[in-house]
Amino acid sequence: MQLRDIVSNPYLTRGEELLGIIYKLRMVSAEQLSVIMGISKKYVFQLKSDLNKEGEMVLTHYNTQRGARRVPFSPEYKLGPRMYSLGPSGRAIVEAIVGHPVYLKKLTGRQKVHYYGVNDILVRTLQHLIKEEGGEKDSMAQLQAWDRLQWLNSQEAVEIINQAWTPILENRKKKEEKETKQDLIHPDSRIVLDGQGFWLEYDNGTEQIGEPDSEPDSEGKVTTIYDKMWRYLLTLIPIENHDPIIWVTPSPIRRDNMKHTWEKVKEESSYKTYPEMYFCTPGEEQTIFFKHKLATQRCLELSETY
DNA sequence: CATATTGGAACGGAAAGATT
DNA sequence: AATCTTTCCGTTCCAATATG
Repeated sequence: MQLRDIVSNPYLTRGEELLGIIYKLRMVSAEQLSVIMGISKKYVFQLKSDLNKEGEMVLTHYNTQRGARRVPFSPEYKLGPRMYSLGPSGRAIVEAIVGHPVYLKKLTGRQKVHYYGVNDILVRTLQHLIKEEGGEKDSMAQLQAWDRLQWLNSQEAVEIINQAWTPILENRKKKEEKETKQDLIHPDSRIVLDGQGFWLEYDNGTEQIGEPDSEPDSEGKVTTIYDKMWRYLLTLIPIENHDPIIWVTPSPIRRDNMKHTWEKVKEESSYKTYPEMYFCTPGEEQTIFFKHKLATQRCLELSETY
């Protein structure tokens, strides 16, 4: 069960839907929830308030700092939005929805900004699709948009990669298998748009590329961009996955630095082909998604003429 | 009609800023 | 550094409206 199976699921109440989405996204702002659920921000507040009358369902993480550092929030915010995460009382409800045990991981301060940035890629894409399907208040448009969109969180993206690696690892020793699996990349998210998959990396770090990434990955490892790019190659090339990788960062300087780092990685390696990598500031990724869509459409049209 | 959703206005928690 | 004050960003209560 993935995000889109929770959104507008007729078997769930709005409250359950809210908890399910918070679980899938780990941390999310009220505004983002309102777009994802297709309701007003006000109603999100109402649902949260009602839920918390039954226990600690939704936890609030107060305003993320908005200092000198570049941050993905809209300029209307002087501080940051509050972020919600799943509270202890919500756990059992979410377990009933997804059908497996759920663990509440501790979330640190910097992760708030990170999740906000990752979620916003989803929010922008969803809004784009809803517009294409003909309207914001139209619930039909919402459903059709979700028909065209899949969103997998980091853990779900890793599961896909692990599955693809399983046949390769079968003949290897257990220890080696474990080591290889640990070296595989952990994308921040995977999005599938009209059948085209993309791996997503959201980066909120400083302009210095060589510096260790300030955001440790899910295993607590501290990595550099350079390192991550190598891991993408080592992960995707053996399983012949050709989905593009989209890097999103709020800093244009960092975006350009990443581009250079990628050129360097390509020079230092010797593969025949490379996955496509794109480097964007928030919002620019929509052009990539759209361009890709047109490209695949043209291919289809061409093949149909034969 | 019942339930789902939104609106209005007073209220509150946390962080930033000011003052001692 | 400790305490007070202000600001930000919601939160809450409850009534009004929309929707099936």
